[in-house]
Amino acid sequence: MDEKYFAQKIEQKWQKKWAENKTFEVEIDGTKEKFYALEMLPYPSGRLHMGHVRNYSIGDALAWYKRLQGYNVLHPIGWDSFGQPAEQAAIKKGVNPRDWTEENIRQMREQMQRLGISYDWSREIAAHRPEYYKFDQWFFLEMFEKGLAYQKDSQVNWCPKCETTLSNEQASGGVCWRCGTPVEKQARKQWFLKITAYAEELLQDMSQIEGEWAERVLTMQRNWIGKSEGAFVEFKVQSSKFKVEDSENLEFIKVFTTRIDTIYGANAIVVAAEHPIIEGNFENLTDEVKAKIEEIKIEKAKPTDYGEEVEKDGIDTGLKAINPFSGEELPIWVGNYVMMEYGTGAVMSVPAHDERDFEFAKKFGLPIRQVISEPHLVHEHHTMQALALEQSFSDYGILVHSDFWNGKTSEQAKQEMTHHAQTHGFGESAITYRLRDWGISRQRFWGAPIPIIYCETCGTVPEKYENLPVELPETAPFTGVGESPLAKVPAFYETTCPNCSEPARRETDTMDTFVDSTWYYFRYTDPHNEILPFNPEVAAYWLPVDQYIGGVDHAVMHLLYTRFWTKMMRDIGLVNFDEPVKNLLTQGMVVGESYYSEEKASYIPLDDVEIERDARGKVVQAKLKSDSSPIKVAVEKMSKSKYNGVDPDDMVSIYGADSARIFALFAAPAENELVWQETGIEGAFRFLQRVYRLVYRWHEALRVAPSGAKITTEGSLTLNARKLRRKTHQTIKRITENFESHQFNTPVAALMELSNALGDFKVEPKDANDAELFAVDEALKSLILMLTPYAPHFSEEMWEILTANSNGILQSGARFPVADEKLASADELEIPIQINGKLRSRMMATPSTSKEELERMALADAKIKEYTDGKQIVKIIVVPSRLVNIVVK
RNA sequence: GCCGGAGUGGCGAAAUCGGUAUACGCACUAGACUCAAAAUCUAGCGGGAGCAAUCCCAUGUCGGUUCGAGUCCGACCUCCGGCACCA
Repeated sequence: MDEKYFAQKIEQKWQKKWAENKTFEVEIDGTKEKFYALEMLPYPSGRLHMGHVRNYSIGDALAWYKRLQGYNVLHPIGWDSFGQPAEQAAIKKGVNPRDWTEENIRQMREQMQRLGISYDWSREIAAHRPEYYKFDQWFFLEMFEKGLAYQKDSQVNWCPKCETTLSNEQASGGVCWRCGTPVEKQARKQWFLKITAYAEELLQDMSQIEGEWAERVLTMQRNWIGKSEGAFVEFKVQSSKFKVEDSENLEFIKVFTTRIDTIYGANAIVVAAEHPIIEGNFENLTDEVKAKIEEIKIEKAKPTDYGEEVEKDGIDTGLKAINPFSGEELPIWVGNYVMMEYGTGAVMSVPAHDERDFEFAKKFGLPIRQVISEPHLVHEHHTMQALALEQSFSDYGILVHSDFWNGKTSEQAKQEMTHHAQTHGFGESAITYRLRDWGISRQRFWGAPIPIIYCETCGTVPEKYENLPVELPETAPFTGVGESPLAKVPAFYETTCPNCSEPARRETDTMDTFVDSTWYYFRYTDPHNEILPFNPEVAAYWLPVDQYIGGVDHAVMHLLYTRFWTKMMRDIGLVNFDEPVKNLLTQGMVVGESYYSEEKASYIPLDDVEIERDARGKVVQAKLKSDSSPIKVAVEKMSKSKYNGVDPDDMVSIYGADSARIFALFAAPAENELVWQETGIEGAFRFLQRVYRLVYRWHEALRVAPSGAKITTEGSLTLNARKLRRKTHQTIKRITENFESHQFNTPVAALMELSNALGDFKVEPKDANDAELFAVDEALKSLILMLTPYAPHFSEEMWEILTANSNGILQSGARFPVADEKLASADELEIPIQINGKLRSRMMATPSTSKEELERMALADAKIKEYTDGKQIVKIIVVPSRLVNIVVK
C-alpha cells in the first residue's frame, strides 16, 4: 500500500479490471430481483460536460447501491446520434456526418470510462446505425397501419436557422428548442403521429406516477395536454347579404365554449382567418374584408417575440349567424386572436365575460352586455339594462338577462344549457385538448428516413417490412440551403412502388430525432434483436424503468412522447404496462461563475478578470485586467460561450474521477442547481485522503482482527468501541434511508461523520484490544462499502487492502451493510429539559428511563429548580428518549 | 394572467411523526509543525449584551393552532421555473 492516495493509478487499475471481468454486464436472472437504472442518453457532441458528469454520477450511485443489495442491475448507455450538429459539421467542415458522429462517440465513450461509470457496454446502442433506425421505421409502418401515422397539410413551425420543421413541443414558447430562434409558420405537408389519440390516457395515467415524478414535470405535462371541458354550440349561418353555399360545413358554424352560461352575452361570432366559412364565401366578400384577412394571415406567419402581446385585429365579414338560445342575429367577424388549430377555429364573443373578447369589443365598438352577475348585484342587474363594465368579469356568478335561466348559478346553467342544446340538436358537451399531433417530418439528411413511397398510380404506399431498413446514402450534397439533402440524391429517392413495381419516389424527409430517443431504453433490454425492436418477454423482465434520471428540459418533449409511445406499444402487444418509468429524478443544472463586460458586450474568461473579494469570499469589485473596465459577475449555466465551463477531463486528471463524483453528489440535492467550485472538489479529495490515511493506519492491525464471534457480549466492549459501533450502525441506518428516498447528498455527510469518528478514535492500532479492533474493522469496512456508490475505484482499492480480495467488491460477495437497530440506538441519551418550551437544561438518561423517573430527574435538576422556584407547575410533558417540558405560571 | 416550486449563517446545505435549529462541507480567523511555503493537525466561526456564568433575538413577513412550530393552518411579500390570445 502506498503511503499516499494516487487517484489516477487506482482508477486506471480498476477500470481495467472491471472491463476484463465484465463486472457490469448483466443477463436475465429469474432468481434475482431486477433494477433498471437509466440516464438520459447523450447527444454525441464530442465532449462530456459537467451536466453529464452529474447525471451519470447520480445514476451510477444508485446502480452500485442496488448491486450491493443483491439486485440484478441493468445500467446501460447509448447515443442519441442523429441530429443537426452532425449535419452542420458536414456543411461547415465538409466532413461526413457518419464519421464525425462515430469519432465523437469514441471520444465520449473514453471519457465515460475514465469517469468509471458502471455501464454494461455490451448493450451500447446508437440511433444512427441502420440496425437501430430500422426499428424507427418498423414502428412507423406499424403506426401507419393503425392510422396513428398520417400525412396532413397544415401550418407547421419552421425554424429559419435550422431550416426544418419543428413539433409544437419543440417550438414551445415560440422559439426553436435547439437554437432559440423565433419560429415562423409555414404551410406544409408533413407526417404526424397521433399522440392526441392518447390525450386523455396521458392525463389519467399520471395518477400512476404521481409522487414518483417531480411535481413540476407532471404540472408541465398537464398544462401542455391542456384539457378543457365545455360544449360545442352550432350557430346557423344566415346571410342577408351573401348566398351561403349549401354545404354542411357552411350551414352551421360550430363554436367551442367552456362558458355556455354566458351565451346570452354573445355579441358576435369570431372566426380564424383560415376558417372554412371564409374560404367558402371568399368570392362574396368585399375587397376590404379580403385584404384584411390576407393581412392577418401574413402577420400570423411572422415570428413574434416571446411574451409580446399582439394587438387585436379583425373585420366584420358581413355574414350573420343566429344565436340558437336567443334567436338573435350576430355578425360574423374574422379575428386575429382566434386560432384555427384549437377547438373549432370559431368562438362566440362574449366581451362582458372574457378578457380577450372585451378588448376586441372595445377596439371595434361592439356592444358589451353583462349576463353574469355577482350575487349581491343581481337585484340591480334586474332593474337596470346594463352596468358599465370597466373590465370583463370572468368569474362564475348568477345569470341575468338570460331569459329562462335568470337567477341560476353558472354551474347550474352550464349543465342545463348544455342539456338544452343537446336535446334541441344544436349542441353537445365537449372536451378539447391543447395537445396536438406530433409532426415528425424533418427536412434533413441525418435522421431515419421515413419508409414511405409515392407512386403515381398507387398513391402513398408504405415500404415493405422486409425491405427495412431504408438506408441513408453514404453522403449527400450538404449545401445548407433548400430542401432536404436527400432530395438531391436520386440514387436514394428513385425507387419502385412496392405495390405495382412501377418507378416511384421515396419520401425524402427524415424523422424527428425525438422518435429515436422515444424508445431507446426498450432496445437496451434486447439490443441485438434483428426481427423486432425487442423481444417482449425480455422487456417484460427488465421494464419498466425503476429510476430515470435526466434534465427537466425534456419534461414536455421526450418525457411526454415516451409515455405516448409506451401506450402505443402496449396496444400493439409489445409491452403490458401503461407507464414506462416508475420514478423520475429531474436533476438541476450545473452552473458556474461568469464574467460579463458591458463595455465589450461579451463574456470574458476568468484569466482576463481581476476580482477583489472580501474576507468572506464575496465579490466586492471585478474589473477587466486590460483596461480596468467593470465586469458583472453572475452565476449561470455552464457554456463554452460564457467561458464558465469546466472540462471533466481536467477535473479527473487533477483530482480523480472519484473526487469529482463525490462533489457532484454532495454539493447540492440532485434536483437543485449545482454551483461548480474547485474548492468544493478539493474538499471531496481531502475527504478521500483522510479515509485513505485511516485505512493505511489500521490495515495491518486489522489483518488479525477478531471475528464477531469472539467478542460475544456487549460488556466486553470498551466504551470507545461501543460508541464507535453505535456510530457505525446509526450511519448505516441513515444512509440506507437516504438512498431509499433518493437523497444523495446527505449520505456523504454521514460518511464524513463516520470517518471523523474513526479519526477521533484515539487508541493506537498496536494497543487496541480485540473489541476495539472489531469495532474499527466493522466501521472501516462499512464506510468503504457505503462509499462505493460515490467513489467506486477508491472503494475497490480499499476493499482489496482490507480484505485481501483482489477480484472486486461484488465478486467477493460483499453486500451493503445492514443496520443493527439495537446497536444503533444509544444506551445513553442527553435529554433536553424545557421550561415553557424553552431549552433550559439537559440531563443524561437511558432509553429505558421511565416517564416518572424522567420527570423526577428533571424537577431535581439544579438549573430547573431556579426556574420553578416559587412558581406553579401547571403541566409536565415527558416524551421518553426525547425531552421533558415543564409548564409553569 | 394561469399553473407549479422554493425562501434557514458569508456560501452549498442539514434537521424521521410537530420535540436540543444551523449536522456535513466550503470560505474565513487563530495556533501547532516548517528556514519558509504548501500539505496536514488543533481550536473558533448566526446576531446582540456581558469580565463571566448566562441571557435575549433569529428559519421571508404578519397572524393562528399547540406545553412546544423551520415543520401544521390562514393572509401577504419575494425569487425561480413552465405556459401564454387555448375561447
